[in-house]
Amino acid sequence: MLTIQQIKENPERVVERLAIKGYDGSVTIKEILDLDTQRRQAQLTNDTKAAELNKLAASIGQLMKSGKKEEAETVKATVAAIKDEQKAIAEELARTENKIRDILLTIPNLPCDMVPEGKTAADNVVEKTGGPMPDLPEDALPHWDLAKKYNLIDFDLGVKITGAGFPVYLGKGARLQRALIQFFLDEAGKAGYLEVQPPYVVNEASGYGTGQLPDKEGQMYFVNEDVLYLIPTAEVPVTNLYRDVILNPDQLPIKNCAYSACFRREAGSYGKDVRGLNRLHQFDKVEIVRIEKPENSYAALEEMKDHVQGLLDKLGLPWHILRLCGGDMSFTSAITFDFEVFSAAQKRWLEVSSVSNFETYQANRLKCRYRGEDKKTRLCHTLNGSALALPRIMAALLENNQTPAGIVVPECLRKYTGFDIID
RNA sequence: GGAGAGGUGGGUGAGUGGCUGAAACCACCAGUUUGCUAAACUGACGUAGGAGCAAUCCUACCACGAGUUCGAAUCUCGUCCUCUCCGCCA
Repeated sequence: MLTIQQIKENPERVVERLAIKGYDGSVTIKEILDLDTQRRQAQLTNDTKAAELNKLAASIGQLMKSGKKEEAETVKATVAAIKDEQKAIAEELARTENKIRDILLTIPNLPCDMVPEGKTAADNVVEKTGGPMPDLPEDALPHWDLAKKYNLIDFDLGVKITGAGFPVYLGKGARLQRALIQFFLDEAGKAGYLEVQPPYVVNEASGYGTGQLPDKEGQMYFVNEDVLYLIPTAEVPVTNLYRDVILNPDQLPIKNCAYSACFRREAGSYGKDVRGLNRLHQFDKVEIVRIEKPENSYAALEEMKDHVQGLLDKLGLPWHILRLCGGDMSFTSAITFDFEVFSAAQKRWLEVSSVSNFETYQANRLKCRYRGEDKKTRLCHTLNGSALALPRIMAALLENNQTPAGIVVPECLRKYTGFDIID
């Protein structure tokens, strides 16, 4: 969430930036500022009363000790009156604080200056394109047919044991999955990311920390008995590693990568978007997460983009990078770049990675801070990106690499798969 | 799952109603001394909010929440968590 300081510093700019995300903050921001004035006033009154009470209580102690019992009783009587007043003010203070927090939780992050205006995905800007576009024959098969033909994935079995969106990978299909995970982790390791194996379920505090709760509650699977959530991405456990932490400057930057299965309920999805591997309830992903000093976070973002682009180039897939417009960005992001690959038989671009800088928005909720050179604590910037999500990579690989002889495995994966072709 | 013990500052750990925002030790930081390092000595050393130009002062926080009391780290209740033993088990 935004900090009060951010808003106080330049309220006009905040309103202006929020408009890029399609959020009208003109009333809300003013309300926050008014509430903050009220809050400080209440705080001052409350503290003054509390100080008074503390002094009186101490004096009662003294009187009792020196045997002046009656005097002590008189003071007690005055205390009772002040206490009632103080209690009322303290309650008002708490109310105001809660109100401010509740409103802040509804305000999205400010898009940074590089974010283009726009309302929907159609307004996203294609920033860069690369990779070889395959030239497939007219009768090229979509990946769900290829998966069946070569017995790589059994969607029906998944339906039987769990439900739609939970495929079962078999044989070379399973092997290819594992190869991709291994490849992505190794590449992240080479790029200096420390590998982390996090839990796949998290508690409520972690859900709030990265912003899945309270608003996206319905998107996570919930373990009722133990009040735990299945992670929708490794971003959640990994970023929460740094919740309530004050880092020394020499610990930064923090670069972590993690493989995890990801679980998403995807309530409201439908139609051809969910065919085959296009949208699943459980999928695998390698995530990269960085905690940075504010002055370095945009350089870090570029590095992350280069890393993801490098992966796609090594896999030989046709890709492009989208700079998301304000209206299409997530609630918590300051800027997001989506990577899509072209799945040539479906003739569709599929999102395989999303790389974002959250600036201080997540860090403020997480209370992830670092100690500056002046010994003061400051909020870190957090960033994360997929590097990469497997299913759609798998879909594009199967479709784009199909030949009459079989599906050709990209060079970079062969040492992990142990085979060159799926036939 | 059963029984017991316990949660205090970066760490160890003292603290059973007022003199405790918290002893002591360790670590960290600054300085003195010293070929370097080390040792020794000196000092500083939690977080957050508020008032003030500032020096500084005030408030809150001893797992979390509620309560008793003029006054709570300390007493009461609830919740969460950790550890030990037993049982079960990859």
